[in-house]
Amino acid sequence: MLEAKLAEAGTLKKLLDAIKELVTDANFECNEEGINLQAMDNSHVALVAVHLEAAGFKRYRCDRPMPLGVNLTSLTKVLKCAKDDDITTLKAADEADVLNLVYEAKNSDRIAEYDMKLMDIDSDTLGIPDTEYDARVTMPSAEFTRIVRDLSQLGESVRIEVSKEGVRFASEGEAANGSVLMKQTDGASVAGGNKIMAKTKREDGVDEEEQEGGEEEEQEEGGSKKAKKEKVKKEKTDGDVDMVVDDEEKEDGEEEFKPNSDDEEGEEEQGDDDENEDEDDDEEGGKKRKKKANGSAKPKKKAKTSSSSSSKSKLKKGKKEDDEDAQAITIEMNQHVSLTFSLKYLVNFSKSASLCPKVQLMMSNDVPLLVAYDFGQGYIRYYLAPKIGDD
Amino acid sequence: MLEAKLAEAGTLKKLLDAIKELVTDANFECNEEGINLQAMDNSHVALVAVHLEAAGFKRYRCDRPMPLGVNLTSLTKVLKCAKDDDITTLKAADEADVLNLVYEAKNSDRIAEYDMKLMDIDSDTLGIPDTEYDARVTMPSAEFTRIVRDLSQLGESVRIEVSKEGVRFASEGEAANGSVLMKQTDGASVAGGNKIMAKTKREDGVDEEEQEGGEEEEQEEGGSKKAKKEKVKKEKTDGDVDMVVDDEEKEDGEEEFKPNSDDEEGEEEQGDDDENEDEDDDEEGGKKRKKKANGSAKPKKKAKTSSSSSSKSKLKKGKKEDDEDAQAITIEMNQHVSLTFSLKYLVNFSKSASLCPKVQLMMSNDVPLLVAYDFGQGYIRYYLAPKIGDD
DNA sequence: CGCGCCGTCG
DNA sequence: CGACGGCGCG
Repeated sequence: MLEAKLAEAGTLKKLLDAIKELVTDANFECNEEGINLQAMDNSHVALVAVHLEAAGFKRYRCDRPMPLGVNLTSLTKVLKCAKDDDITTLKAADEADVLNLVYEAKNSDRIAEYDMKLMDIDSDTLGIPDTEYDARVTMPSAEFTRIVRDLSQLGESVRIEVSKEGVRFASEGEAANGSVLMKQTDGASVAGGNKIMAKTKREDGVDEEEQEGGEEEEQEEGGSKKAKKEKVKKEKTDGDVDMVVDDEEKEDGEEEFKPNSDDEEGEEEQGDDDENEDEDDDEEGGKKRKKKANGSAKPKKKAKTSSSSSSKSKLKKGKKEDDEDAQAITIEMNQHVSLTFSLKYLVNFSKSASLCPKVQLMMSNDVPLLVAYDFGQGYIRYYLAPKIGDD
Repeated sequence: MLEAKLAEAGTLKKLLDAIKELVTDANFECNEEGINLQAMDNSHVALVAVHLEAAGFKRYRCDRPMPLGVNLTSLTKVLKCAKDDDITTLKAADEADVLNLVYEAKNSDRIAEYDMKLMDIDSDTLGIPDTEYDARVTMPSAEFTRIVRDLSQLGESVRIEVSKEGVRFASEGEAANGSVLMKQTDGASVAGGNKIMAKTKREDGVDEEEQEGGEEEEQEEGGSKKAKKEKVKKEKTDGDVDMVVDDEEKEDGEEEFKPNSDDEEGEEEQGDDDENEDEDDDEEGGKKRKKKANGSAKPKKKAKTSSSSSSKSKLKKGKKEDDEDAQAITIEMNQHVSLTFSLKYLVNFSKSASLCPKVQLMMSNDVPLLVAYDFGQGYIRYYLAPKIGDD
């Protein structure tokens, strides 16, 4: 059975607000680690992944993995019945067809209880490999919201370009063209040379090895090492085409959503190859990039040899500072990237700003953008394939 | 070329917000004095005139007069992309077909640049004569907003009546009738006898003669003295009929919007006939009013002889006090006026309240109302013809 | 200044 | 019918 007690209903409400427009039904995959939700958006262009850490709950118990098929519209309605600061307990029996929600007012003078019907949802959970990116932009989430909403007034698409200059968002439209350039806050040169990978708050301050090995629950749940070799067809079309999974090499029943294509060796995605990993990474990343019509030099390698450990600590320091000052803008770049995305989706993603004062944009050329919001109890991550004709 | 640097985008944003519903396309007439915009509203019932003083810009340069044809919807969109406190630079090359806008965040970590397409717009700029009115009400702009919004819930029209009692706004509706009476703040008797003419802030404290001669750029730009004799047909209908310009006597190519009908002599609109002007005014105004079903005595003349100079200084003092205390209500009256206007338009005009804490209502019987908001860098003025059946 | 409600647009 | 934006209120 599942029993998860959340200190505040607000987190859940905001989460649902953030994704309910994108996804109508989804499985809440509950296990002893916490709760995960992963789904393609309704038009199968974007992917959203939510994680709620077991430790983030006031109380958490889940004897064995159970998927709870939830209609998000229904859950949103039920959650509207909770005040933001209500203590909220989610309960589901094994094989249950209802999710029980109990809202307890802070002062306990009110207890509300709801039973929401569950549904069976085809679990097309994709394994999302932990991928290295060429660039990460960390900025105030409100700023990101602002930029994409502004530009969405002008046109449909935005080109996001990370260079030494900073990060530029540029759109073209009927009435006007617009371009927003954000520079690293302190004017320091753009950080580079460190590995740029998604990580969660709870991983701050732990060793990088640990980060790499431990951060993607999806990996442990679904993917074997062999499965890691599966390859996503990045169909970079303008609209409604799925980010489909290539069947070749698939060896277990689970599909994998794999934004990066550094897959010939694939071992760097595992946490068990430790320090050698960096070098492997560079080799593989470099090879791959060449193959992909981006044959520029590998600044990553150079940077790595010159400043690997220092830039690692710098990265961590930067992240801490962001926590202290949500206004900071940090740009890490190992490679110039320039990608074009649908503003409609980015505007949608940016709703999650209420969950977290900052957002990370992780990019590599020709690879889906990762938009990540990390909050205390977990994260919400969006993946969006670039449009074709980008550059 | 034009290059105009504004300390805060907010001013421009508020201006556009204020007029974009009224007007869709308009020429920004730029010259070395500043920027002017003048347009009839879409249904040609009201006229809006905006002036931005060159001196109000952080930097201003305009080599030669250039009209920039702007779609206000587009400009509004582009301005939405600016934060209120962004330093904003407008640039346009000679004969350019785009307006370049650069927004620079106060801390310079963000620079956004937009290019907005320009269009050719028939420049039907009207010369707006500097007219003397029978009454001026200066009141907190929020108060005006409130009153017209309140009354608009009851009916379509408001009768605005200025008398010794104060200024009364009265509406009649199906469900209820309403009347709001505002008295001069300090309870002092209503000022009268001075010339009541629109003036801008920068003119405070200069001689009245200078005010009269120098305050309407539209005059210098467009109207000759002969043109002043042109006469507006005041078609005082409820809705869609233009405030058209009468062709008779028109001697240059420029049309003129002429809210006052003291036009047989017409010279009082020039600054060069000084003190005698008042008497001419009274004669002409009186004649005209008689012709138009307002045959009341001419209190203006009496007031002038008794308190002309003292009330002039009082007027200036009153305006200064308004600057100090935006809550003050000042009523100046040379003649009882009673006019009826469409509330829909007044509600629309009152949006400009965000630009300036006070508003001036200038009225003469049977003449378009002038609603004027003066802010630091310029002004926005609305003219609205009275409805028939007023009084 | 932030939140909630109403109206408009997709 | 739902979402987004604007306006009004506390």
